Amino acid sequence: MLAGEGCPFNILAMKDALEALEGRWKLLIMLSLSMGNKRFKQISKEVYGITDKMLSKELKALEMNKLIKREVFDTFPPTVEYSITPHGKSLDKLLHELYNWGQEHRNIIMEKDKIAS
Amino acid sequence: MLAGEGCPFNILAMKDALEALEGRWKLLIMLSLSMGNKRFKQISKEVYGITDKMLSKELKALEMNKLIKREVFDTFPPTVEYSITPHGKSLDKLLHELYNWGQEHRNIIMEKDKIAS
DNA sequence: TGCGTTACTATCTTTCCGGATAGTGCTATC
DNA sequence: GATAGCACTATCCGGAAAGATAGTAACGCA
Repeated sequence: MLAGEGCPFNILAMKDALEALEGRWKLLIMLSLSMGNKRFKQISKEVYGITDKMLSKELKALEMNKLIKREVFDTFPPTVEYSITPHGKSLDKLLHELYNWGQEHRNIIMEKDKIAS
Repeated sequence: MLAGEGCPFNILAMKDALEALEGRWKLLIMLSLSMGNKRFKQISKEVYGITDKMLSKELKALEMNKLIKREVFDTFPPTVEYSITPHGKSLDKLLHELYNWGQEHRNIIMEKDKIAS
């Protein structure tokens, strides 16, 4: 794409993908859920530093994007369980690429910094 | 990663990758430059809606991340040319994955919406 | 002289986002 | 009765980000 290959280019799809994961909390929440279905409070505890308000907001966004499922149980007090959807799991390949590029990126940035110092 | 594969997990690298591209303008700027080296004003014209201030800020961030190169020419008025670095071009694979997932994501979101309506 | 050029930058204002905190309602338990 | 639990939500506030606009310096040109 950037290398001039003349690929059919749809930037909106890329933006959607980035937006699905951007911000401080989404990846951390997904990571927490990747280790098993969880209730609100469990996630809150595992994702250090997040407020209930932010957690609620981020969970909503993830649910809207069908990356996670929210299941309400008829208990008292009412409990809600969150889990990753198959669509959420389809992020794996992308996350691998993010990881790979991010590692390389860190190397590039660190290497140059090392040489400079 | 999310599918429970027990991959060695470095969320920071992924965050770096996301942050390198996030926001309203970075992808658009990279797209503009992918079609050829450009001067400030050219990018400004091609990336519809961006203010000089935001363009300057975003170009700085992209340069800090070594995704683009800024070259100053000894002309009058002084001219500056921006181009994508090899490291910037290394984003290609990741962008492909973003595109692929984003397309699938759109399908999933649109399909469900269609069924609902 | 006046205006344009170039790639920014400064400043004031507006908008947006998140922190901090309090609150919700009904059951369960002490 | 008092308190806790649950998953949120409301509200006030301050900080961050971006919009809107003006400005910069020195050359080139009419």
